[in-house]
Amino acid sequence: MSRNTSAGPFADSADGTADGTAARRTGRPRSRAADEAILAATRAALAELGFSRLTLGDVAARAGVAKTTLYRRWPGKSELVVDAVADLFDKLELPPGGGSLEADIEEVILQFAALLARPEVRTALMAVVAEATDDEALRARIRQAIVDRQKRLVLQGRARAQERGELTPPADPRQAEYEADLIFDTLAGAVVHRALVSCEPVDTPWATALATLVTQGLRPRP
Amino acid sequence: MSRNTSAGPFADSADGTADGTAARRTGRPRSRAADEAILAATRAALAELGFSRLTLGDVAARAGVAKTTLYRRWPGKSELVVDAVADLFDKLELPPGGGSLEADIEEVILQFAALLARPEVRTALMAVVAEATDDEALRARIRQAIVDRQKRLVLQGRARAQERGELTPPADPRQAEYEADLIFDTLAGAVVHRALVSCEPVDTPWATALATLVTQGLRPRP
Amino acid sequence: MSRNTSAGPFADSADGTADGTAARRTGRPRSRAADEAILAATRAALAELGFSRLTLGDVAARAGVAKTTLYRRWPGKSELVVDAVADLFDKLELPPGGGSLEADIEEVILQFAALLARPEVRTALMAVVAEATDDEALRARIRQAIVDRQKRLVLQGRARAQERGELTPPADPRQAEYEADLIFDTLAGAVVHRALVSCEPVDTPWATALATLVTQGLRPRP
Amino acid sequence: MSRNTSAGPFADSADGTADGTAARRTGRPRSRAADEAILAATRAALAELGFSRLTLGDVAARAGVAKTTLYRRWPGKSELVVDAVADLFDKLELPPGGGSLEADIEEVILQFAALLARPEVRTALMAVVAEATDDEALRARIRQAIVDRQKRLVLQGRARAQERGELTPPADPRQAEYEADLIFDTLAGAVVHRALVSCEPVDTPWATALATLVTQGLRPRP
DNA sequence: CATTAATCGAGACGGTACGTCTAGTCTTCAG
DNA sequence: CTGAAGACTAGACGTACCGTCTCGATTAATG
Repeated sequence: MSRNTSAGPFADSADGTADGTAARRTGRPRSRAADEAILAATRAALAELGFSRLTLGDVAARAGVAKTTLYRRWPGKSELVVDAVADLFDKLELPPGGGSLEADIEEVILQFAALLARPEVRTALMAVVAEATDDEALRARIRQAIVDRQKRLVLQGRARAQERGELTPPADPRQAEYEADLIFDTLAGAVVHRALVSCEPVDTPWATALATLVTQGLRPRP
Repeated sequence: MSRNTSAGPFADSADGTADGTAARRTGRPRSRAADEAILAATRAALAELGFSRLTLGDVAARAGVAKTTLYRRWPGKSELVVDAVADLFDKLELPPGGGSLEADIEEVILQFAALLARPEVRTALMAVVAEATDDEALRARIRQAIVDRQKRLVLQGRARAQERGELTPPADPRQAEYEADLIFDTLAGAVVHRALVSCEPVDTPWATALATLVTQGLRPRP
Repeated sequence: MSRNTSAGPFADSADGTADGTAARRTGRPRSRAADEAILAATRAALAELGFSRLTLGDVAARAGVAKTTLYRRWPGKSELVVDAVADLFDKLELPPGGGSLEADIEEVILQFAALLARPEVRTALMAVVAEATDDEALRARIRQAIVDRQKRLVLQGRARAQERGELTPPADPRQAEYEADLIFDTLAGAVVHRALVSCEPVDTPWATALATLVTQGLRPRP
Repeated sequence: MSRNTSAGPFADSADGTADGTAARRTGRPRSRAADEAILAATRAALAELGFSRLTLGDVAARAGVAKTTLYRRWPGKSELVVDAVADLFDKLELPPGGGSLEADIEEVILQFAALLARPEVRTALMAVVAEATDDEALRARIRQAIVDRQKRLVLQGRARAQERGELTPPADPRQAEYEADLIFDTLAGAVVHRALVSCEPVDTPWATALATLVTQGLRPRP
């Protein structure tokens, strides 16, 4: 077992060390085109077959690539799938206008729900989390590729709310992070549970209700 | 494809015992001992190997049972695993004494967290939910064996809180169910997300914070 | 590596222990039909592709059998090929009539040459011998399945010649075996070398010449 | 398929040296040192791993050379191996002194046996012959590099024996060649069969016996 | 001396076969 | 009919080599 344990396909091909001189070693460089073809094929196969019926041989065939090329870049199915859905999470954004905290939360919920409505995300998300329960490396990859990109929104929303004066700045920065984590787990967990466990629609009324619940919970009454 | 699609192992063997009228069919009866041995072996294998490395052949060998016996009772790995962890969810209970709504919620959170700390539950829960994303029969089995047993607590808690006068009875019964679903998805989702995605401890301070958040969110300020 | 190291497919299925009671253990018995289908498919593939282009996957497909069935019976390609060509060597026989030693030898040479003219034997024989150079188990299998069946003819021919008075019985039985080995290596080696290395035809004139050479060499002049 | 089908590594680089007319083309010339390193690495790998476990990648690594360099010079494994063992066959010589025909034959047998005792020759010889069964180009290479160098001794021995008066000059030159072929196939075949199939030692007593057999067979009694 | 063109190392590439593993079914005999 | 045992078909697994290719870097003879 001399598995590839790199952080991802782009970690290698970034080929620029810290100093930016980008001293490529020797040999034929890896094909950038192959990376994109593989990730696209993975998303297509996920949507069509679901995570557990997806095979790396099939992905390779769809991408017009040899299996070895795939294994050279990713250690296994879970890591590949994480990277394949990762960039979809880049598109999550707070609403542009100067709304309220509650409106921001509602918007984020709906955006996340829209993502979970995509079949490739739906089938991939729980599966990779399940695989990660006893695989720290995979857990780190998920955190970096998916979780942190969601969490960013919570932090931005908090900052905006403070600017607007809706929330008071926290006394202790550690307390602030603790609270942000709570909000994040609550919002993300609730949406995922509603969508994938309860299998009920995450629509505007439900999003409003959840946003209200959390917003009111945040502001302790006197 | 002549898969066994029964709801569980006892669905078959229960017939003829409860009311005594149903004449038992001919031939050798199924061994009750085998059922428990298989479920126990499944839990052990889950804890040791994790869901994805668990194989039915291995379970059969651990239980001292032939693979045939296993497939006669369960259609596949996911269904077996659901049944194996199901009865652990029976033990969830509201605290006996006459506490507050907030205390009840906190206690439920901690009980659920204790369950998620068991390795067999940790690895099984997300995995079977993931498998169920495109398998309605499995989803139904999960709901009956796991989800409903958790949800029951939310409904009991709501009833208690009304008795105590902490919450007003809902005007519309549909509204009540809608709210209960929201609370359930929020609590369960937050705990799971905290434990399995964020990988942070679900301890008493965090449980208190979440209970507070939800309790305050429930009681709209004037 | 827990490879099957049995002496052959029939060693198992003979399923009669030394006492002849044939106490078959349990479980589904191996299919006899599969054995024959696999060996026939192997011969066909050998003739068509040659030893080095033959793959076990292809043999399994031709035989209408899963790869595992094949690997359950034979440890590898070489052993399978040995068994596949072995029974062709059973058909070697001395000529029936009461000819001379020289005529017997010539006949044997031509029969062996006819065997070597078959493409499956042609491609298999050298290949398995080559593979056997550092594999004692394979060497033993070849000896039992192929070499001993050829050698038998030499011993029979020697016995006949003594009956006819063409050769004198050897004083020392060890000397007799030594001589038989020499004759065998000489005849078999010469035919193989002519056919596969020199690539010249092993026809009647050549067989006569070799038979004469050996017969004269055997009877030292006074 | 633009395979290199040249007769050998020196066939290319030799051009322009023998007669000096052929102007070497421009560009960097091939490294002579690489040739020898590759052949030596091949012999080492053969002795260590055997023909079938030898890989060109491994040979390249042992020789400190890129795979490309190897494929530029040889079309494949078999051709490389033939060349690697070829020069060992150059060392075969008739004994210097004026012995007898029988003594010459015995000496040749023992020299050939000594060669076959080397593990790299042992594993390579049968393997390349097996590969050559349906590859005319490889067969030609083997004939030129190995077979003809052995056959030369038979022709020299025949000539010597005639000079000594042990054998009469053949009436027909075609008959002479035919007889030489027979002797060659018999001697070479017997030694190879003894060493690689029967796996018995080719020692002086056996060599004497074979030499006697052939010598007596050659001189028909009155 | 600069140009030029084939060489060199390194290593990624598309393929193919490997031998193993698991899924789920089927076939035997024993109770 | 159930049970253990184990052979069966089917197909994915991850690895190993194959022979080719694309790089940047050498290295002579030629211009």
